[in-house]
Amino acid sequence: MDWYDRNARIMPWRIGPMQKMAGERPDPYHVWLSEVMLQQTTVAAVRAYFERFIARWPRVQDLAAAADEAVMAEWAGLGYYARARNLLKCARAVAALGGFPSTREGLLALPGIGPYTASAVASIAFDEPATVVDGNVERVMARLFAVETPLPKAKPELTALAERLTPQLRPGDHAQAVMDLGATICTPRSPACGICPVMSLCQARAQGIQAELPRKLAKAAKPTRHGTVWLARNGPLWLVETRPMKGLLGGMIGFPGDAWDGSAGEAPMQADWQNLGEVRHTFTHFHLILQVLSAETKANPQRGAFVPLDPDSLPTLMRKAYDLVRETVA
DNA sequence: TAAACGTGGGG
DNA sequence: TCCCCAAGTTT
Repeated sequence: MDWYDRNARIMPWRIGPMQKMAGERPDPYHVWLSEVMLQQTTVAAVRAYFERFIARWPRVQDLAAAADEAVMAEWAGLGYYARARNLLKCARAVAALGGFPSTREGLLALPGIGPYTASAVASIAFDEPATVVDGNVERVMARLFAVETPLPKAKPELTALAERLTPQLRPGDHAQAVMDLGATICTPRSPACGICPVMSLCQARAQGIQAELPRKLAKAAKPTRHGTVWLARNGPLWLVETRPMKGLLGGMIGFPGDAWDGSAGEAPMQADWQNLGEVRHTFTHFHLILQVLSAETKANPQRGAFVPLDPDSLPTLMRKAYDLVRETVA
């Protein structure tokens, strides 16, 4: 805690130790929004998104009243789009409740809030001594106590260790302290043990195995899939469709495509399709090589609709295809 | 329990 | 170029 009081990272959604001393309290809406954005996502990537969301929807009630398409478009590029769909569901539930539940248990019942986020919001925004376990905490616990069991099997053991360290006083700051430590000193590769405030307590360090922990099971290799997208333009309008609410890029705008499984797909209309080449993209569990076909046409499409398109509202894969067409056809 | 689910930066 | 991995949740 002493280290955190002097070294806490400054972030737009955080009330730092000095600010808290001056009486400022974290806004549960800010804490929740940032925590959802930070799920499997770097602080650097989240910053700008957080600022835009707060500027556009200053209170959870504003977000609850937003149009689905507006929220999905604002989330575009951040990834894991189920988070944005659940974000809206959650905001609307919270607005209906008249505010955020103030307990971990109450938060856990909301869409998109799992064990980590429930503990984070409960401890940071409401001072509940709930134990926060994210990737940082897992790594710090594994090293501090030299846990050699590989993840994910070690998760319960690491959680129990983190619970033992969770204080009744300032539990939210303690959680953020461990996460900051993990993010800046106890890093996955080449940890900076020389400047670590708990170096003398670290069992992995004592054994010289800190860089090997936490151990992890080997991951399956990613297969490569192939597919096609059709980018049809009618003057300033582009042919797009909203993807199904479930599955990959669910709820996001996209260009019509095939199944991305190598099977022969059908173009959305007859047109003078030109093959502009390919776009490569890697998702969580597969590589994708997408052939990009483009045409200028006034024909009536069998799928989607011609609309004015803001390229910033596209998920990154679709944005790559769009950029290829703009570069080539320009 | 395991698989699905994005993206960008760093080594 | 390729793999790791980042404040995980849902099904």
